[in-house]
Amino acid sequence: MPELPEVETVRRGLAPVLEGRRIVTVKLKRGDLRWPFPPRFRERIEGRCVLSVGRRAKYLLADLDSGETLLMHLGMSGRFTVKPKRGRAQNLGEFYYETGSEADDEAGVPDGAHDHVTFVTDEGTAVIYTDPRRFGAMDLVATDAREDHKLLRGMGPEPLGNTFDASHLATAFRNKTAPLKAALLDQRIVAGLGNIYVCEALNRARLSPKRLAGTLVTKAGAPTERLEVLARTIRDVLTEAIVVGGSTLRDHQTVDGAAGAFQERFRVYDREGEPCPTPGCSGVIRRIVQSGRSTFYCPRCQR
DNA sequence: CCGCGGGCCTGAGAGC
DNA sequence: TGCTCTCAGGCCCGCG
Repeated sequence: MPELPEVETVRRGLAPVLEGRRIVTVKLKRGDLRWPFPPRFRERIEGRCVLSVGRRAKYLLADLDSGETLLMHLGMSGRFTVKPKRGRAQNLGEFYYETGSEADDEAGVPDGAHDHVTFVTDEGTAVIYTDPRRFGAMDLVATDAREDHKLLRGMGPEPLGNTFDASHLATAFRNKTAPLKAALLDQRIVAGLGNIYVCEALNRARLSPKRLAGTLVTKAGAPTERLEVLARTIRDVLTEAIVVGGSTLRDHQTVDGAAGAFQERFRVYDREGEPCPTPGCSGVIRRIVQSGRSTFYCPRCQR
């Protein structure tokens, strides 16, 4: 699920229920996700107000009035569910809504096997973090030093921010021998892209995932025309995905109209064997493996 | 410094 | 139906 557009969708769902609210209770069902929770995790959050819910790349950053920031990462399978004191649950991972059971309402909180963390606000709203694979993470860091956190340090620019453009990519790609697929997945070059959106951006820009990154830079170190197209395409794909609420994959349960819809616009991702959607192209989408991960692309129009 | 592969976990789906 | 095998959106780390 969670690449930049999905995390941004989650952020937009969490902000209205957390910003300005006090977290009165933190419940932990275990001592770790990917890593152990930091010392006194619960005590450092309970009683604090949330000033804002932000995002850096695929990380959610909730600034607290204690001067600390709660950093949260969804890993591969993490999602949040917002459950008002009474009534309906609103899932912010797959972004679907479902009615809570009577028992849930009684307890105030559902009790799924993989519900690892629950935050309860002063309004009685429960914000539940669920993560079967537990590749997600949470940590606390001083707000004024949060950019220096081990997980954020050295990260490249936000692809939708104003420091990301073809010139930035040219600097990062110059003399680089890694294939474009690997270079764009490298969070130090640009932050927030994952397997899906790299595949999609490369198809739209008609660039082969196997092409070496350095070939899009002139000898003088300037971006080529094709690199300009790539930079614009990355922004366009992400923007379009955010507008429709990101992508919902393998959506298991009850989904209604609020589920993310970008997966319907995939041009290549998980479409091996299907015709390439590029106008006038008669190619067929192929799946290859690059550095251990699936890449989907059209060998005919992506060069 | 760079690129690659292993590992962390559980669940879904395919194939037999 | 039920077992086994493969694969999955991320990212850290150690190796060569």
